[in-house]
Amino acid sequence: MDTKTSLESQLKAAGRRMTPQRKLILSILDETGDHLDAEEVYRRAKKINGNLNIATVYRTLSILKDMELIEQRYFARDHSVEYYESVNKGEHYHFTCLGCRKIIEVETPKIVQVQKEFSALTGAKFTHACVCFEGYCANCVNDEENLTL
Amino acid sequence: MDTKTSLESQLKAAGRRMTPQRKLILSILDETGDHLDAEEVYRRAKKINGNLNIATVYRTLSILKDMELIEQRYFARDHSVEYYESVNKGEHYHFTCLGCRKIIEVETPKIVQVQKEFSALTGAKFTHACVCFEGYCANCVNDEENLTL
DNA sequence: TTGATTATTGCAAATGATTCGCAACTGCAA
DNA sequence: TTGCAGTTGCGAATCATTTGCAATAATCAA
Repeated sequence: MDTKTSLESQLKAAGRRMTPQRKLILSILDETGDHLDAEEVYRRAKKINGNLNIATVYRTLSILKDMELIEQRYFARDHSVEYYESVNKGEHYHFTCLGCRKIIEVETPKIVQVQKEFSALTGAKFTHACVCFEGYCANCVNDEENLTL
Repeated sequence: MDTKTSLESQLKAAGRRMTPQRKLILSILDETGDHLDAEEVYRRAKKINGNLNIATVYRTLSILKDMELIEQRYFARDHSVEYYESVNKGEHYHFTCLGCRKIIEVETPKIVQVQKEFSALTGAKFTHACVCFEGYCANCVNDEENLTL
């Protein structure tokens, strides 16, 4: 059972249908290594199907979120930038360089540790953590000597 | 030099003026222990000065952010909720209970550690970290047995 | 294969938080 | 007291996202 079939049956299980629009949007999300926002998914998909409407993109992204196949992530502190990425990328966080806008993925077990400690302490259960970092990458740091750590 | 005078001179130093509207907004932010969003600051301020406009609230909050007297924080994963709080509260993060909507403050050095490690590793410098957690607090966790950890 | 059922689409209009332009107003320094 | 910026209130503009709706199309049972 290949990915496409599996996805199709997952959709079906959720009482949904596989349409050309969804296939297109999914293939774009699948094939890209970039971090895409809704607008960018739309832009790329529109090149292939000029008839596609952005509302369809939003609706599809929303469905995929509900099905937990993608995650919505915010990469900038002011949350002006919002991206979607596949959930099967493993635990990681994002560092956005304010100089070159590059996004660097940060891997660390410490965030999960914080959650575990807090759970042990208070009895709370976590469903989600949203973490994003901002600053200047090594390449840009020299250009920006007016920094706060 | 009391807080008010100090704030006034800070404003002045930034080439700004102390107006009744700003005094009012500042006093609300100062006196509350709650986490307020712009709308709520407006609601409370409007009770005292019925003439106040919400644009003024946004402008004042923006100025205070620029002056780094308050921080804008997002407490929900979908960032639908946005609050402002005084910066002099010390390093802490927020856990929002999806059951009762209570916000619990999480104190941990681990986030800063992550930043330090990443800096050491890559040479990057951090300017900000945005961290928010979601889940169910101990009181609500029993009511919600369909959880992901 | 066909038809019915119901999800999905495209479109345009609505939303909702935040921002902006502008003319009137006002803090404050001289 | 005066004058110059900075500030306000207002309404309109933004901008991303969502919604209502009629037309369309995917799926399934016969």
